[in-house]
Amino acid sequence: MKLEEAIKQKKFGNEFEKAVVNILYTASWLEGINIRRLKPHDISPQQYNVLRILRGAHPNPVMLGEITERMIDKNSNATRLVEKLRLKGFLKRDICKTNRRQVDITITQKGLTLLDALDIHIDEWQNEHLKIKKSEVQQLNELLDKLRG
Amino acid sequence: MKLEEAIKQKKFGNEFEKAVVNILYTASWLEGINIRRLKPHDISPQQYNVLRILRGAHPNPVMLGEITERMIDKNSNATRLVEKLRLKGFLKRDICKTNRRQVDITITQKGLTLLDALDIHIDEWQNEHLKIKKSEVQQLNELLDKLRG
DNA sequence: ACCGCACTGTTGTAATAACAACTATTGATT
DNA sequence: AATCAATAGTTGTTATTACAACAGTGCGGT
Repeated sequence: MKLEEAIKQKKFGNEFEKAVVNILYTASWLEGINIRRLKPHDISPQQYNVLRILRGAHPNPVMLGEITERMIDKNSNATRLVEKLRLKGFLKRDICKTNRRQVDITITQKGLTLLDALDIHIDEWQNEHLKIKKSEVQQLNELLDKLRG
Repeated sequence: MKLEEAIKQKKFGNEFEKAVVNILYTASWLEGINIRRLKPHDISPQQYNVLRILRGAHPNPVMLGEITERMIDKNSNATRLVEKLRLKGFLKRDICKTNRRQVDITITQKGLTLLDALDIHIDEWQNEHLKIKKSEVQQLNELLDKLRG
């Protein structure tokens, strides 16, 4: 759907302004879809993000600060996200033995199982919601990378 | 900057998955820039969004429900955003005479002045942050519109 | 060893988002 | 005119964000 219809705005100052709104609107739209997908599993998109970072490093741990750096939304408070995931048993927390400032986080089997369950439906999820061809999505990625400079 | 560097992730399941992350990451990045731009004027991006909707309709009022429909982030609570902006004098609120359920919102001169002040720097703001050519940004808008179906 | 400074996380807080329940008004139906 | 459903907005609650202040640890220089 054209952005103009989605937010009922007839015109924009210029294409750059429209792009800013378009990215923010599309992100909000994706976020909504994502929340509904994750809600049955009782985790938020940010918690999901943390778990995926941990899976990427598994079986090695990831220190807290690195989680923050790798997160999509850098403003999230990793300490609190990790604590919530720990209470649910999806990860474990260990003080690093060689540097006691550092906290090493490792995903548990339960966390891996959750991610696997979510992965199963990812293809159909993409097909259902992302109405775009593979060649186009590649181009989209290039343009977004470029836009950020 | 390539997304892979930005979030230190080597590879993605496929280009669609990368696009989702790319859009969310770029939006979060833009949101951060926007917050810093608006902070000196003591308004949030959502409040800014409301004011721009009102300016688009000016001198006509916009009813509260229509503000919600037109907002980039539909989850924002228009009642509370409007109340905050009203306290700062950027808009006025009137109960509609012909339908007393309805609340008509109109931007004030003070609100218009604020938006004008923000508009002055918009071109240099775009040039500083959006590292992309006009033809490319047009393409980006088309791809985003298409992606949402 | 001691000092200062950078590093790594934690905690406090005010504002905001997410979601649902609620009130008030209107219009339609009988 | 009484009732019921639909509309328009408000309010309550819990969780999360945004931001800053804080505390503990390690490291380099003296």
